[in-house]
Amino acid sequence: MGKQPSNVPRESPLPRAFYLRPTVEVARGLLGKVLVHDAADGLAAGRIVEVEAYLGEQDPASHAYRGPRGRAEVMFRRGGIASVYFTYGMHFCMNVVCERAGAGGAVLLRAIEPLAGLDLMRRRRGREGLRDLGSGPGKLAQALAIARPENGLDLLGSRLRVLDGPPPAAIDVSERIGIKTATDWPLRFTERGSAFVSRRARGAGEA
DNA sequence: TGCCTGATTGCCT
DNA sequence: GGCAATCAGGCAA
Repeated sequence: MGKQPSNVPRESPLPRAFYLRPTVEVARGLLGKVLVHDAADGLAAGRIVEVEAYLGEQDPASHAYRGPRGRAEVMFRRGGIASVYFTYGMHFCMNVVCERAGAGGAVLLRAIEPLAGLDLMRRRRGREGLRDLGSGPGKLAQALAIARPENGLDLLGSRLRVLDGPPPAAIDVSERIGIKTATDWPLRFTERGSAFVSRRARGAGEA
């Protein structure tokens, strides 16, 4: 395990009950929280500034739409674990599984503000700029070394955890990015004014 | 079995 | 703004 940087609070992770709520509530609640991964090559952490909610079997944009099969199986487990999938042949993305077992709700982590382990993240990313470390779902997964082995990991564990943190002063709501169905569902949440979000809302909805 | 597309990123013009 | 990289899953044949 990596050494503990002094600026990561040694708090206990958010309780299970935080995740056993409606997915949209968990999504909004995750903004400002701190994701920590204590990996073999060191510890890194970032403050969550952008998320998207995916609503399970009734959401055509969700991998869970076709039921608990294949890569979506983990999304149907009890909330409070990570669901990691591989896409575009080269990127990993991380979901936070929500609600009770069988619900299939999940929150895609889309951007973090780097907090700890900055040099480690730079090495993993091959990029220097702070903004390039976590401003996108594939980027943050790479910066935090989240990949296949982390699929299904408990977020209340020692390797991977989510700590409390100051919520944003204001939250913007917009349409989800990179999908082709249910594109008008307002399920993307970003910290207003953050320089670390992946991109601006497409024209619409600063609400 | 084979083809196509994707909850993306980075490099190119 | 366009497009390639690269592979797992979905669906047609």
